[in-house]
Amino acid sequence: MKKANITIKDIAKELGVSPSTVSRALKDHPDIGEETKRQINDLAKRLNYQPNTVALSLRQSKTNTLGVIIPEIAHFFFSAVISGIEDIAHDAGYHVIITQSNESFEREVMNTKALFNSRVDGILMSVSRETENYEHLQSLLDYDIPLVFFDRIIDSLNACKVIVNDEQGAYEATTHLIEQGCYRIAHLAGPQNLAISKNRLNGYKAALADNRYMIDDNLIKVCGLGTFEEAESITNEILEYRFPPDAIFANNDVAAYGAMMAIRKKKLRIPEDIAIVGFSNWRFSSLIQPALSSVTQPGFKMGQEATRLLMKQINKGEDEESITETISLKTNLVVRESSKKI
Amino acid sequence: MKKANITIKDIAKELGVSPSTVSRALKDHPDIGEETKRQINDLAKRLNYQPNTVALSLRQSKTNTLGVIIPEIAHFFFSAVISGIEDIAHDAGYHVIITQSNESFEREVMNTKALFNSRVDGILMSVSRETENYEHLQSLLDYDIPLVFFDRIIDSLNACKVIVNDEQGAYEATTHLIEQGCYRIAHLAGPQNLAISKNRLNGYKAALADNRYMIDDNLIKVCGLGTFEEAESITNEILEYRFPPDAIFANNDVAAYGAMMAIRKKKLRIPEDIAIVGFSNWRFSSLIQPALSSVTQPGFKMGQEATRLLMKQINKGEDEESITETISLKTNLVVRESSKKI
DNA sequence: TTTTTTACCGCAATCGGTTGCGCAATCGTT
DNA sequence: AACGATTGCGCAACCGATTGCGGTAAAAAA
Repeated sequence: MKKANITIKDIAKELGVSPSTVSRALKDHPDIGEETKRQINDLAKRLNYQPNTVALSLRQSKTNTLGVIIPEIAHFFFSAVISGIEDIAHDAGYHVIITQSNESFEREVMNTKALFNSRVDGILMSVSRETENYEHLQSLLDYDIPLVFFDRIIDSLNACKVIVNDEQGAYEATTHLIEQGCYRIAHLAGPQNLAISKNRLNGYKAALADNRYMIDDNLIKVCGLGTFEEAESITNEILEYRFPPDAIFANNDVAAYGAMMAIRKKKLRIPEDIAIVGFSNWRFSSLIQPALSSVTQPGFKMGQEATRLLMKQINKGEDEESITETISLKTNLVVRESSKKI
Repeated sequence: MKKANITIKDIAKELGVSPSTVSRALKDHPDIGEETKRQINDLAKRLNYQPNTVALSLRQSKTNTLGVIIPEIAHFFFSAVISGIEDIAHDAGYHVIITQSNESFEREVMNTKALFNSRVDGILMSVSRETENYEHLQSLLDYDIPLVFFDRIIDSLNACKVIVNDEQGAYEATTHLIEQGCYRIAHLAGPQNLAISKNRLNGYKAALADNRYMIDDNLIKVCGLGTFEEAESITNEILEYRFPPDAIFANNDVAAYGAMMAIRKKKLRIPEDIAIVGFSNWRFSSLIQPALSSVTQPGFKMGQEATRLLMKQINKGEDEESITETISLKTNLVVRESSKKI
């Protein structure tokens, strides 16, 4: 037997008062008499009255819901970010709607529209690999939808952003390899339309330059797909060079892992023959052998910070200046066996 | 300059017709004249009219939203499930609200209530480790909220369930260890209030029994916390036995990894001295060394199946019999180095 | 020309809750 | 006793879209 959802009107009818009185009584409005309040509250409790948040959302043009658009949920970094988002959002009384683009531009646009139509109070997003057209994002800004980018941001858009200091992290990783005595350091780069990949490449170059190393374009290879098989085959190519590298700094841990596979199959030693540093410090990085050195990317914290920024935007007054803060989180190089030569 | 959200009334006013006419025109109702329809559709497109789904939800008592309650988002298995959920839900035009209980009973109850108040059309959930009281879940059933449990199910509740065949998977894993010539097989079990842990333990016992092995309670240890440190210290205890085991079947891969750490620190060899099989086949399992044998748990598929079941419930008629199907997905033992003795 | 049909469109209620305003009854004051 | 103040509550509009029903005009049939 299905229990019916009871409404404010049911309570009103039962007690012979008007719905407005019930509404006010439930929120302890001073206009309502003590005795009436008591009766209404008692009955509400007895019937297990639960306010319909949909009606509230309509009335107040506020859904208490945040939308999230990410490339992929089943990914350690992004799921850590979501967890951070949910953490802050929950405490602020917000729900979180998750959508994934699966790295597809088309789907990213669909999700953007869908979230807009759902009238979410704000959107957190990390763009797909394919995204090179920003109309759908600009449109959100035009409608004044609070928007915060994280990790995969769009530099040219006038919105809040939370990133890790990719350049600094890459710089430290590369410097570390130099300090270990490596002379030819290769870089497995990411797709260059993503700012994060570009920044990591820049950090790598800056470290080389600061140490008066030559920058050899043959040692910089873009891995567009992001699979470890791709990184493995690209590493294979590099290893065939007449002067192969003695170190590899990879754009992420998966690529680093692919490189390790290629190196191992060639019977070369890590780190003696080739040292390796990855980026992101995924969970598996500490578990594989040799344990992979990597640059920690604080996903959970990124989710928290992004959500805090979003809250700030949502709660600001109509007339106040719009906020366009950018938060840059510190990375942290974790040195493990894969790069410890000395 | 903020663009305003335009409504059906704006269009109506602009064209000097009534809102009802606009509504009908936009959905191609035969009552509306061709010329009027054209004008309305044109203007709607020009103004980029987007229907307010909140209003629709209120009107139709249907939010096109699913709620998900899981213990932890940043967890490979669960994020794979979410991905599967989102996959099916998206195609069916549903949004997905994610909440995490962080293994806290209290928070699970809060999330349940919050989703109920949001009037989600259905709920998918995997209970927390702490959950031993089911009132909040029974309450959902009382209100006829479509509900599907996955992975961490509650056997006694009359709802749809999607699980993997834990017992069968554990049985195969244990049998595999027996076939490898192991004589004393230990089991790192999970918290026994979770059906999945109980089932895996049962599978382990059944395999032993079917092969006329003694069941030694000293070789069955519960890891309640689920951290690898815990598993490591418990394994240490076992290894101190006068007759230590020559194989370990762990309730999950993290526990298996903890066992590997303990074994390695004692300078024992894997699999020669002690063979190991885990459960879940997380991503890192194939990457660590020795590669960990494990029972694959199809998370993505589980999410898909659970969502399909939920859709079936949501779309069934008022009067039709309620559905309480249970789907059991096949597991698959992946044998790797950690258990390959012969 | 009168009646019936048909094509088109608007009124008003509805979903569930909120809120400005007004009204009646009681209370206090001079 | 008369009048202003206070208390306690209801009316009705509103948020945005949908929909049953009814109405008016022109077109078709009688």
